[in-house]
Amino acid sequence: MVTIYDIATKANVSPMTVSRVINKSGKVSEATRTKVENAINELNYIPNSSARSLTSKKSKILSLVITDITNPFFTKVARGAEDKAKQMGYSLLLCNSDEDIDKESDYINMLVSTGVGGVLITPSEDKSRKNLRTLNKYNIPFILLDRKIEGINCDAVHGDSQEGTRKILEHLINKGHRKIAIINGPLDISTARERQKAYIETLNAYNLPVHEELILQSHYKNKDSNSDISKLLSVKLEKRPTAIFAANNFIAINTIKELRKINIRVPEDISVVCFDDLDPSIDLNPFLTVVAQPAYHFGFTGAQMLIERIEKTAPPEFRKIVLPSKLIVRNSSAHN
Amino acid sequence: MVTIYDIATKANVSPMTVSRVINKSGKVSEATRTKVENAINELNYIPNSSARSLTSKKSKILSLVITDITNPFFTKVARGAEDKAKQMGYSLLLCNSDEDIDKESDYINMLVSTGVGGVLITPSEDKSRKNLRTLNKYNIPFILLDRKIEGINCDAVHGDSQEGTRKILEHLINKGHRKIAIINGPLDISTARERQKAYIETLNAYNLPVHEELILQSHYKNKDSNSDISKLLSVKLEKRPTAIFAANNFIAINTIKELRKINIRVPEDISVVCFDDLDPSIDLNPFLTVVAQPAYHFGFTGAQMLIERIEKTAPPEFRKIVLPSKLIVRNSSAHN
DNA sequence: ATAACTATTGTTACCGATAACATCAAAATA
DNA sequence: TATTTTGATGTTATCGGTAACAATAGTTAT
Repeated sequence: MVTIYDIATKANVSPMTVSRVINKSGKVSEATRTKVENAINELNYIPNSSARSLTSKKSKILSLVITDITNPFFTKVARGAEDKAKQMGYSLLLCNSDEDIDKESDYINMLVSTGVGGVLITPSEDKSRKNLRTLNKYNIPFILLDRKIEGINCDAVHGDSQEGTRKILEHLINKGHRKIAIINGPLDISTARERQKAYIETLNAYNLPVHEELILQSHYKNKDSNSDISKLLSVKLEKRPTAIFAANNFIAINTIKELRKINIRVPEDISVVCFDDLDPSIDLNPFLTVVAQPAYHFGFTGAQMLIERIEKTAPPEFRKIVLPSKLIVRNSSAHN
Repeated sequence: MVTIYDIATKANVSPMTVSRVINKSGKVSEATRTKVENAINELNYIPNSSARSLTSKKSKILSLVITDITNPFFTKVARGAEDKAKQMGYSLLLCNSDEDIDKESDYINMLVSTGVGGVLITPSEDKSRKNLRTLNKYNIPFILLDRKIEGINCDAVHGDSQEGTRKILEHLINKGHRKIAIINGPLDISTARERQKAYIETLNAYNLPVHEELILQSHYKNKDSNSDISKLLSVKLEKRPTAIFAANNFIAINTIKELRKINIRVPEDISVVCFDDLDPSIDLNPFLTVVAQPAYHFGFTGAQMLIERIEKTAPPEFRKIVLPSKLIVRNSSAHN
């Protein structure tokens, strides 16, 4: 392990001078600077950031805490955040909370523990408030991505769930659908609440009845075990909806799979649309009609705001950015 | 910031005793243990791992360095690694090298710097050897995933490029294809070399000619800029191949997009198959015929081996695990 | 009862870097 | 020339935790 003491010895200066060269702080003569720099290069020195953050409490490491690494929405967010971080000389650590509040807590503790400089987080649920408070307590700046948490005052980047939901429902309504079901995420996630609210409001606006049985609950994750969906849909054959609005991409995928199991065709028998786009392979066989959010910009903008907050160049008041979403019509939605 | 000194004061013991309780090391009486534990809970203590790793040089943090976070193959690897890490009480940090050796170096330095306990890495290219040497120098155990690097002796988990290539080519050959092109990744990545070698060997085994013009080079990443592919394919219209073997999923996606631009239909005009599966949305519209690798197990097994290495429960000699791949026939490959 | 041991707890030094202060020589000013 | 200022470098203490050793009290063996 090479330390500044090794460098100091080699360059015949004090460790402090080495530190100054490394951090470009204080005054160092041109001559000693080159001496030290040569020593650093020769010995292949890597600063020990444990030691560093122990005293200086600063760190050029950001973290992005997402809830599902297998969801293309989040990988695009990650890509955006990483690009900005890199551009500004920061590294980005990814943590996958898996929509699990305990995992999330573990990661937050770990990040506090290692002294991360700032956090971009998609909170797993409303209970995440506890974890955000922890970050506050340790003065670690953070940005809320995608989901809102009541009672937490901070910078945030969100999508427009209200507008997006309206757009995609109007698309269905224009295609003649009158009985539209929603399969939503858990209501302890803000986006699910907003999409549900917008769903009801939009139906009302078009004078369509809101049926309780057409409002279903699922989860945002990619796992198959929600056969309740298929059960519910197969039961009400006579008053079956003609279209389903899935609150995210994985719900849509699971829904379509379940529908197929019971031999209901999409879009011939029923249309399925959703929030959030799929990965690039969708282009091969354009299928799902979606409202896509600018995922990359969530990450990019979020990282930018976070770095400004860390470097104290951000305005004192917290900023709430709302990014627009876009309707992409493909083949999973048909005329009724 | 709560420290063990605060706990010590509150519990009326020495800091060292607190440390012993936290680490379950040494002897502590039941009475003091509970006293300390209560203090810890009351004060909401989070250990400072910078301080910790400064002395003890141990860390319960693993890192997974992958080359493309948007590739479902790697997100599945990540999921597997994370599950195992979690199960064993470790956290997993993800780093996305983006197939870029400089980014990779930056991340490795950062990881060394923060004192990571071990690294699972998919090296971006043969030049990564330098970065692996760095890990060796700092005694950080690592596991090579997916790709091989000459001259580096370590544990590794690989797929069977040879076998997988053979399987998928035989599938095409059985469908009557005789002129099969390969669009490969960069030859400074071991899997690309192996797939190319297996491609040639398999053609030889079936007494099929190997045409130099049918061996194309691209990159494993998901970006569109390889219109050279379309150029090359459009030129040789008369001696156009009847099937294309893409060395990974993104190459296949890009290839098909390029083919469509020039109005070549898949699979009617040309079959396209590839290594590595796509994300779950492929199930909606089964399209690409692939040889899928057990990505999740890459991560899971890799993490297991890494932890064994860290905890010194691994056998002294290095282990090379080869995981089998599986042919999944879908609709992108047709009879010739 | 005393030596010898064990269980439990405390003390000190140190990990590598940096903040804060100290030093010293050369340059600027009075 | 004497004094102040400035530039360049060094010294010391400290961050929070732990390894190594020290100390103390309570047990057991002799």
